[in-house]
Amino acid sequence: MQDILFDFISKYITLTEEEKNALVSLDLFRSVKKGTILLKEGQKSQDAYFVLKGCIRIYYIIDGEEKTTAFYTEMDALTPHCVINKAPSEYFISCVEDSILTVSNSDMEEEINTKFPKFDIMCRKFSEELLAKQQINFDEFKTSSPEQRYLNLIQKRPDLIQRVPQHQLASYLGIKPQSLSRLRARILEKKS
Amino acid sequence: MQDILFDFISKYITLTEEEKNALVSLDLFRSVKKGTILLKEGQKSQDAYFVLKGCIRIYYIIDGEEKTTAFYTEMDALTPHCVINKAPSEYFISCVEDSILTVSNSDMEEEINTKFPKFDIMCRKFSEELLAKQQINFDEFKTSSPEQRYLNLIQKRPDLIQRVPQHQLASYLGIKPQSLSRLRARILEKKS
DNA sequence: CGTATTTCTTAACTTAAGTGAACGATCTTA
DNA sequence: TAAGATCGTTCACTTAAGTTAAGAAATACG
Repeated sequence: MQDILFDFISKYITLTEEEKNALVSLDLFRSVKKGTILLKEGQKSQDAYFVLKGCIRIYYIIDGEEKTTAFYTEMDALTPHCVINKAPSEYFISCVEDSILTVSNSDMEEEINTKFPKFDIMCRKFSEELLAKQQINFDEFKTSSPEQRYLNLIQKRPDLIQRVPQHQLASYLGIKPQSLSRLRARILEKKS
Repeated sequence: MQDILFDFISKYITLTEEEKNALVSLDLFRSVKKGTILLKEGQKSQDAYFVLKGCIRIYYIIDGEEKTTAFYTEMDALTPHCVINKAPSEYFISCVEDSILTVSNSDMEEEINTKFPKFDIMCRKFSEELLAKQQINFDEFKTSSPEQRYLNLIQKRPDLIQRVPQHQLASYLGIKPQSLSRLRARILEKKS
């Protein structure tokens, strides 16, 4: 399981054995049951997550309705907004499936970053990469219709369609569950 | 003009005179005329921008139509996707107004980052902050209607509505210019 | 195992966005 | 300054998403 984390890190920097051991000694790994809520709206938290196995999601409750806006699966990292700006969280984070995560708080990161400045460089590279990806993602969302977005999702993250309930997918695509259902029927009809 | 840049940097790290001088000696400042295209689709570039004054935009050409997806104004920084992933650009960048920018290429950044490791830390903090902001932005976009998005824009970036042509705003809001026009008329009617 | 809950689909109706076209206003530029 | 291009608005029509409601299917759980 640790290897997944080291594989991920190796995309950005090369770790010595000493550094690997320092990481392991932090005891970051957590098993989390499906449905567990990791973060609630209004809560302050220091924790950042890295998904080794499973799936977690971000959702808001707006007018009593759940609106899912993001999914994180294997090899995805998530530092909640409230950790960055030290304010209460605007959203919830929960487990879509039984998952294995690393959970690290700001203090631990601070500590390891000062001990091994390399990590700062990794974090910089990683955030920059993520930011650019996120930008492209947003651009695609803006410039396409719900139907195109759904077809695009089938191409890019086919696993999500299998492992995530449709009403969560719907808000992720910026529409209502009924519209997603209809849209899927429309696509099937076109194919035949 | 330089002070704007130093003001910005001071939000993240504290610079010594030596560091400031090193920055100035890089000769980063550029004046750019309205309409100038800074980056074209298909082009490879090393340049990142910081807006001291004016406004630049990202747009795609899809089926012969311009789709504007982002605006950068005073104190905004932009590292194009093609700089991060070293691939040809998917989009254009052009000047909405006569602007003053800093233009820095990857080599210069590399150089200054190794000379002053502090800059790596600043870049990390800045990317993380931007990433979190961007995420919230995207979430707001997903969870609201075109009309709500427009009203939201009036609140958050009222200047944009003044300084940017409406057909560019339209695609920024994920709709057609005619729809924005209609939507504005609808809002005015509601108020009265 | 059976009941309760959640999830997905369908349908009829409403509302809003997309489309194509026309027109005046504004901005460019030769 | 005159001619051409661009821009914003309006309109009629089409298409698709939102809304409300109902029922079927799948899932959870005592």
